[in-house]
This record gives sequence, structure tokens and C-alpha cells, in this order.
Amino acid sequence: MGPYTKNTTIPSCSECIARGHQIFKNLAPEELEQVENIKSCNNYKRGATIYQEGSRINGFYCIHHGIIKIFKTGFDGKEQIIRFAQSGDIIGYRSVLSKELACTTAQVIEDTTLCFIPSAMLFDLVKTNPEFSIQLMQLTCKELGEANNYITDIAQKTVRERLAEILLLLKDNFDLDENQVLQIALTREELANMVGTATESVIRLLSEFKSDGYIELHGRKIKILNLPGLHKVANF
Amino acid sequence: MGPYTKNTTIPSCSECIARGHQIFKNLAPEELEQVENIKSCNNYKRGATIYQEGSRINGFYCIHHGIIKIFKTGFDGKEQIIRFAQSGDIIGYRSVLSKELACTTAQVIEDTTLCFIPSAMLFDLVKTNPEFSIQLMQLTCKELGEANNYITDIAQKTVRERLAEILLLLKDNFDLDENQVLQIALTREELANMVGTATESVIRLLSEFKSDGYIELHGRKIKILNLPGLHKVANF
DNA sequence: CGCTAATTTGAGTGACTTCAAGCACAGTGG
DNA sequence: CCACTGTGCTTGAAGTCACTCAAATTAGCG
Repeated sequence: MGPYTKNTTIPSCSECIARGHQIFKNLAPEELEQVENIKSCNNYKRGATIYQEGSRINGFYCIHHGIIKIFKTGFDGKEQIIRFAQSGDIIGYRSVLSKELACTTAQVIEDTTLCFIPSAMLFDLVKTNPEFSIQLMQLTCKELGEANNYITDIAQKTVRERLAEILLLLKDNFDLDENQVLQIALTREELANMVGTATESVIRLLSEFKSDGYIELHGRKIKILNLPGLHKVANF
Repeated sequence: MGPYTKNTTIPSCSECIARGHQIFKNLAPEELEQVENIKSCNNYKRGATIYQEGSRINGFYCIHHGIIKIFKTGFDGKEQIIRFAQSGDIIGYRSVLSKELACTTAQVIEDTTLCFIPSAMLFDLVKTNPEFSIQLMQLTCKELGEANNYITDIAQKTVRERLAEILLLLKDNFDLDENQVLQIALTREELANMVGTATESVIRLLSEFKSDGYIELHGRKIKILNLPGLHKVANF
């Protein structure tokens, strides 16, 4: 199967076990069926761009499987990663709701299957299902709270503290395998774009963490050895 | 009238000309009357705290008149100002919607009159008025978009650029008087807590901007002399 | 009361330190 | 072989500390 091919077997929402699926889990069966009927579904390979900053998008995406990074591009072309999204998360809904152009770019980190749901469906659901509205608001509010935390961290913490914190955050969102290895593989540059620093700084600090016995490095795989230690470094 | 006194003349929502009042402007007359009946109203002096990070709030506030700063407190006690709110803005609704503890503190910058509306009313409106829901979501999404911009700026721009940008941002939100003077007076420390830097750095940079002819300083009043110049410094 | 004296608060400066960015270059591995 | 990783070195931006000065508040006291 080539890249970007239309998915031949469209995953069914009702059987989609993507963890959480916070947003759709309280829909009535007939509402879910509506979503099923109107949605489309595609596969994307690492590096593929789902939507780009400044473009108009006429719907939002629900991640069936995979990992996506959401980032803004700074004035000098440097990426600032805002968040990662994975199985069960929705992306692009901010632009739909606010009817603005996308203010971020979404790009695939790990091969992904996405369902696309047109704007009209979202507004329909908001208008007819107050429970759905509230859940959507709570999602937005959660993101807003996280963004506020992030602002405070970047403004006040050192790069060292922030890197430790990001590692912990990644651990919480993507878990560790049985060997304590982070289940998301990022390049040093992606880590840097998340922390808001230079790639070299990340490299140096990672090997510092390694020699301090907090982590172990095997290429892009990061094994966490000393969780409390990292917590301390991060000032949590 | 002493400080913090209960307001004897509760301002009427229907006659409240607070600019925008984005959230309430599309309510039906009977809905507005419900809000009127259930709300309470208080006056606060500069320095008064409306609600504190970590506290539970059982309603949200609508600013009838005044200016409020919303900030988080970093691990070493340093404030990080997230945003300012003024006449017509609502604050505290994030915690209400997400049913979490307040993640920020709200403090009065300029003497303020606030209306307090209990949580239940907010949820009632969301459940019965889809138009209101959508507007509330759009407000949250707008804030989220601004937060994302802010993250990128703090992570990538220099203190100098950020200070210039903040001045422009304040100009857009609070306007200038007929003499081009910013209509919000902040201490150097508050500016620093907004930019995410040390007070001394703000002082130094402000006098740099002054000697470069961009601004004029008269205590806390800042007069803007060269708007395009500031835009250039801010990399806009 | 009313008028200094004392204290506090914010603005501003200078000297010093440090963190982290930038550049150049050398491995390395898919 | 090219993108990614890693290292050494240099430089600069910005934080910290220590202090002065002015204005504003509060206290003290005849």
C-alpha cells in the first residue's frame, strides 16, 4: 500500500477503541451513525502534512491511529511544537469553531490513520447535543489550561528544567514499554522545538541526564531510569 | 464609600454598555432577566484578589468596569501574567466549565466593578442556548490561539522583541488617549511579569526604546511616538 | 490636628556572572 | 551518502546582586 492512499476499510466509530474518544463517547447511536456516514478516512506516512498554518480547513480530524505534532512556525522558520496528538484525539477543531484560518501546522510523526469530519457536522452536534457542547468546551479549556502552564514554564524555567519536564510529560501521554522506554521517538530537533531551545542544547542536556543516571539513550529511544530524579530536576 | 462595599446600584445587564459583552449580547430578553436576577455585584480596589490559584470557584465574573490581571505563580513565587481583562470581558469561566480548581489568580489593576454569575446559570445557558455555546467556544478558542502565539513568542523571540510586542498588544487592547499615551498604567515589574523577564531588563529596554525615539516615559504612563518602529523591533 | 521624621515602594544604574545560542567540525548509521 | 547526532569553543543576551535616588505612605509627636 502506497502512502496517502484512501483507506479501503474505513474504521467504524462504534468499534473504534481509540482510548478515550472523549468527544464522541456520549453521542446517541443515531448521531454516531450520522458521523459514520459523512466522515472520510485516510492514511498518512511520517512527514505528511495534514493541514498548514494559514490554510482554511472545512472540518476537523479524529485520530484513529498514529501520532501527530501540532506546531507553529516562528518568524525565522523555527518550529514551535505546541502539542502532540494521538489515537482518540481530535485536531483542527479550533479553526473550525472560531472560523479562522489554521494557526498551526499538523504533521505526522508516526504513521497515522485519520477520519475527517466536515464542519457542518460539528456545528450540528453542538446545536443539538448540549452534552457534546460541554465536553467540547471542557476539552478546549483543558488545552487552554495546559497552554497557560506552558507559558509560565517557558518564561520562568531553565532549559534544563523544561527538558526534564517535557520528558515527564511525554511519559504521561505516551507511556513507557515494559523496559521503561518512552513509546514516542522524536529527533533531537523535535525535542528542541518542543522545549523551545537549540538542538545542541538538547543533545548536551540529554547526555548530562544520562551521565547523571536519570536516563539511558539508544538513538531516539529514551529509557527512563530515575523518575523521581527527573521530577526533581524539573522542579515539579 | 469604603473599599469592597456591596454595590448599592447593581448595574443592569441590558443597559450595560461595556464594549462587546460578546457573551451576553445574543441572549433572549427572558434569559438576560434570569442573569440579572441571579447575579451579584461588588466593587474592588487596586490590589484586591478576585480569586486565587488553587481555589474552587462556583461561578464566573463579568467585568462591568475596571482592569484585572490574570496570572500564574511560578515555583519561585514569580508571577507570570497570562492576560489582562477589562470592561465586558468574563473571567473564571475556564475553571467553571472544566470543573477544575482555578489555575490562575485574578487581581485588580484598576478599580473594578464585577458581576458574579453562579456556575449553574452558565450550564443552563449552554444547555438551552446553542448560539451562546458556540460563542463561548469561540471565546475559548480565541484565547487558546493567543496562548499558542504567546508560547511561540516566548520560546523564540528575544526579550527586546517581546517587550516591543507587548507594548503593541497593550495598545491594541487598551488604546491610546489623544496624546498617544497608553491607557493602562503598569509597574515595571508587571511589565516584566508579562514579558517573562527581570524587572531590571524591562527598565533598561524601556529607556533604550526611549533613546531610540520609539516611546516617551512619564512614570507609568508610556507615550508611543513611533508605532512602525516598534512593529519593526517586535518583528511583526 | 498638622508638620516633620521614618519607612516603604518603585525606578533606575553599574558590575559581574551564567546560561544557552551559534558556529564549525567530526563521527555515525540507516 | 545525507540527515542526524555529538563535541569544543566563543560570544552575547539577560539574570542576579548591590546599591542610589525619588516619591509616596505611614508613623510619631509636640
